[in-house]
Amino acid sequence: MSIRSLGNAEEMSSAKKAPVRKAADPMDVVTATKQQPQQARAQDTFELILDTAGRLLDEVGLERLSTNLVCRRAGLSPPALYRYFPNKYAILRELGDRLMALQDQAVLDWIEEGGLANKTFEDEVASNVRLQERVNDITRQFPGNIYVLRALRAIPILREVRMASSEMVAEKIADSMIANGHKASRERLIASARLTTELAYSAMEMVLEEPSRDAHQICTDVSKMIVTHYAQLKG
Amino acid sequence: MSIRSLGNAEEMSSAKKAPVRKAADPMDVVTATKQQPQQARAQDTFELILDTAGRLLDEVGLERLSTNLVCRRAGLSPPALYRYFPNKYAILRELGDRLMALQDQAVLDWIEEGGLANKTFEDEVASNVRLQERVNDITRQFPGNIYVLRALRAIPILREVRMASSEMVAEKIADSMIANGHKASRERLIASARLTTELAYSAMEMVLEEPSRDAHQICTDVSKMIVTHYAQLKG
DNA sequence: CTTTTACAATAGCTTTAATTACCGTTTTAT
DNA sequence: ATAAAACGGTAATTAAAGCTATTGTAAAAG
Repeated sequence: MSIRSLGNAEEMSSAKKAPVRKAADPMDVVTATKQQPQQARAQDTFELILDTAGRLLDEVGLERLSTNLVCRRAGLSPPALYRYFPNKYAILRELGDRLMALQDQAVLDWIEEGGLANKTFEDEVASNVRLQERVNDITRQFPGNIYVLRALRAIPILREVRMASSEMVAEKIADSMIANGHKASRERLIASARLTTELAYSAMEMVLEEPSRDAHQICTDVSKMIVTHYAQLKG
Repeated sequence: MSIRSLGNAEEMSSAKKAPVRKAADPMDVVTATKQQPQQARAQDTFELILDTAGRLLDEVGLERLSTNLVCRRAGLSPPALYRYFPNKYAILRELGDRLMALQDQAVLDWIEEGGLANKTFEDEVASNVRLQERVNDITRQFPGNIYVLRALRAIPILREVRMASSEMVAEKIADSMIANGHKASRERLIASARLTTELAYSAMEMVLEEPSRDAHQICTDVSKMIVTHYAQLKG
């Protein structure tokens, strides 16, 4: 389906010429959403595919995951999978959406419960640590977590989804801080929220990928840095 | 060459069975270093391959980079490439080694020049910002930078190299801080250095991947957080 | 100057991933 | 109950990636 003109022998001789396709590639065109499952059996198939893919990610990683592999493991035929997912990026996208939804919900709940309405520095740090450890737990339980997170960074379409969700969360955080009396401008607070949440996610990824590290120590250190940052922003 | 028993029809029916190979894969076995170039022409070939791969990374990304593609673009034949690199991960490893060496050198130079010997909070922040922007510049000029950085996270063997280099740098930072009178334990300082440098690298990756962000603002914010962290460690 | 070693191209083979044409079965709607 | 849609399996095709046996040429060593 994809239009490519790569393998031609002409190109072998002349180096550094034509651009090597930039678009029209599955990786960029996950957009094409296929059919949604409508019957119970189909919903099972759909979930089976996602389950299997998640588990396979932990086994073989992102690069070696393929639609064929998922089919084999799930005991499905290729067309059964292709009915719902046009390629492996579509599967990753669904997994990514679900993981992000869980993470975002944890943050929104935390805000809702007054996560940002704390008096002392210590209270704020403790509250932030609680949030981070909650998000860490959610993520740790998600099959294929570190690979899904990598996909969210590495695959353009997933990046966009992630940026949108991250922007949304940052705005909520900024607004909640304003509601709690923070004096910085909304724009500044949003930028800071984007930065600090990304730093927190990076720290989480460190812990996930290197379980030998002291997760609690890292959470605490990062929380302190974040809380200090907002304190400094005040004046 | 790799031993796999995947495509067999037997496995199609029974899902969730045998592990799907865990080792003996090119991705895990970049170790096998091939021949080093010995003649001038060969050195040129070697560099051409790395150049081409770096440039191609920026065009097609990590997943679509292949030995074949590099050959075509470089005007080389597969055996010419295979003489020096057994697979694409070996190329990435060489690129990763070089980028890390540049980054590490910048940090070591900065330490050498007294980057950690500053009196006031503002001095320390300014010094840290200078370092970060220097590393950012070095990285930005490196072809394929963001993909090489991703490879350093995603490919097991490259991870190891990266961790080793990062540990070494963290120790130097910790020792320099001790020499400058920091009172925390060496272990604690090393752990902090690992955390803060990784956070700084994460921030750099954000800026690289999203040029719309205010790089200087982010650098400054992160530097303040880092410097504050070490100040809090003191007492 | 000749022998050995390093180097690189031709050509081709093997594996695997991606994808679809086709057909039978189940479910839903009329 | 029967037509239409949803489902999912068989089997095969296509294209690309990974890799190498063989062979000729340039360079270095003797």
